[in-house]
Amino acid sequence: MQSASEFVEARRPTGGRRSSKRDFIVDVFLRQEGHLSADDLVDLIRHEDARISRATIYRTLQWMVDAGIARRVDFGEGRFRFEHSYRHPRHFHLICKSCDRSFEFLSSDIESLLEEIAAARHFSPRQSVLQIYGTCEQCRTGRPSRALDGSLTEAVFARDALRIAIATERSGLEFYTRATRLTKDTRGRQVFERLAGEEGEHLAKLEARYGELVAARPGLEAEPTFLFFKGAANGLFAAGSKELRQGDGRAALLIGIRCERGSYKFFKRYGERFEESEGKRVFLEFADEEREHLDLLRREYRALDARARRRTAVRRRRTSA
Amino acid sequence: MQSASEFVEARRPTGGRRSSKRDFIVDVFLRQEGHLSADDLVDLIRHEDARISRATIYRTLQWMVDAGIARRVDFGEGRFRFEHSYRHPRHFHLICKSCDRSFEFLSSDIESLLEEIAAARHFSPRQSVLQIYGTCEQCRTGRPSRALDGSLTEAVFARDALRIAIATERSGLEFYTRATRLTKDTRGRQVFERLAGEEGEHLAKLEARYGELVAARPGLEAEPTFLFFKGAANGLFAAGSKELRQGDGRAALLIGIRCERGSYKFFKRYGERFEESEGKRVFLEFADEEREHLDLLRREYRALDARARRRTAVRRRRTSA
DNA sequence: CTAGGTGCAAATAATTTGCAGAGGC
DNA sequence: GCCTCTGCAAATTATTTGCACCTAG
Repeated sequence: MQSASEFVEARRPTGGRRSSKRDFIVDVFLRQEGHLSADDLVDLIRHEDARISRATIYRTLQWMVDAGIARRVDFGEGRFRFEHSYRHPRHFHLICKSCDRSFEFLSSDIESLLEEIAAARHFSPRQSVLQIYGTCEQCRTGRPSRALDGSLTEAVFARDALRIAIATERSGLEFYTRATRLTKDTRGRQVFERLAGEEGEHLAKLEARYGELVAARPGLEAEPTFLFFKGAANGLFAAGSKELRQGDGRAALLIGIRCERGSYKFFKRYGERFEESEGKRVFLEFADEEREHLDLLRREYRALDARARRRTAVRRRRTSA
Repeated sequence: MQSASEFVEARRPTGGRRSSKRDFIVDVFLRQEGHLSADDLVDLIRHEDARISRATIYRTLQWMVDAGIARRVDFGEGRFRFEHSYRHPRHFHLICKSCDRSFEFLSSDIESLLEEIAAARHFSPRQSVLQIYGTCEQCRTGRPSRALDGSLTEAVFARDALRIAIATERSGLEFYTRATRLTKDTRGRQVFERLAGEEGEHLAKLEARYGELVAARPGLEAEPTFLFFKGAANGLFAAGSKELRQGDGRAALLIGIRCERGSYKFFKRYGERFEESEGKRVFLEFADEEREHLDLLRREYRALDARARRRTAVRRRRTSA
């Protein structure tokens, strides 16, 4: 896994010069969680030791934003705050107006909708800001609310990515199991059997990986959901499963192709948009699996279709003879 | 329809004192479209005549925000802008970083997801900010992009609300037509026939209303979509339609109840959250229609169910006798 | 040696505030 | 007359900049 300094080195712009003060500021900044104002950072620097000018702090913050080490966020307070992106995927915010704390989340469904809306308006989106202002549980009820532990964000993201993959896999397994049961055609049924087997194996692998992840980090499973999803992709198989009709292997293959394609596209595109992280890897590896299934289904569909056409031709020849 | 001054009077806070300067500022502000900075408003005031202090402008802007006449928006420029809410429903923004123009939109699907996410995190949302930063069509291709004409926003909102209602109505009509065809049971079939008839009538009414709206405002239909929706409610009937099985009236009624309830809830809740406007009325009136259908379906279901149970009881008695 | 990087103090920019006077009710 | 609103100028807050000096490559 990438260390904080590797993270910075990988982003250091060419042409610039090294400076111990800047390195020190960056180091202090990366050790913080949450959203710091420029002033917060000045205080931290002052406490840690050095007398570094306010202007340098501002200049270094700008430098980090340009380098992709920091993100500038705006909670409407009339000043900006900064959060680092080291082991911290991009996200949206819930902001409590009562205690001024903020909580992070992400939603693949919302991100898909945003892309569609931008496309409908012929707009090229570069970045989205989404903030829900209101009152947190703690301020409303007094009960301490689970603020997502900042140091766990990356692990929570990976956890949620795995949960999505597992849900999709389960849905796919169900689809292929049902397709196996329904399909009359031998060759078609064999394809579904094979895919059901693969989905089962892969599901077991994903579940093992999930088990390892949560075993290594106490309390990880209890952390609130970070990445929300409602079947942007995994709803596909459930819908496809309903459409399956008794017997028809070719129709079933077509439905399978549609489901796998949707799933592949979702995981590929969504995965690609993330910074290097376990969660990103989960999405991309999963996309690869779906891609293989998709290719297999397409090959089989073409084969079955060719055979069907040959038969029709033979029948026609016989009829006309 | 409410005039600008009625709009202001309805919101004027009690206890305050009237002032001609403030009235003048509010008047100038309400005549503007788009997002003004405090400075823009100062310039406007200066041009219109008066020498009013900058401080008074700021104080009046704050006063308008508190009264609900203005909304403060923050495009990350380091200063705030203000938009009035007279005939202007709340919305989200697409913001072009190249030409600094902004484009408005709303999405019922996103708003539903936001509510779900807030609920999952035990957070009481009060207000959401959603901004998509990027490049607009015009800046990218040179082709003039349709900026939604500000003076039409309310009409466009009404247009889109009607489109949603019409799409839902069509979907409902299809559902009941299919249910009429499939249902064996006479009484059940009659319910569906009646509802299909009502949906048909209501559909015609909505279409007429849509026709009037667009006839009164040239170019309204060509305006880009403001309110995006992908079947937060109207997908229900399509899904329900697929589930209908041959013959079973009670099952069909249950599916109908589920669809109407979903539809009713969506239009009711969504409509309630808007400021007084034609679009809001469309949603709420539509919700009332759905409510009536829902009640009818429930009554009929109970009747059919009671009858079925009586029959079972009679059969049992005969068997045991 | 030279292009950056830094400190300091001054500049900028948006917004707020203290206070004396004006004006509604 | 009282309490709110207004104007003006000064204050505040966040951030940027000019310029002389410093320092890594």
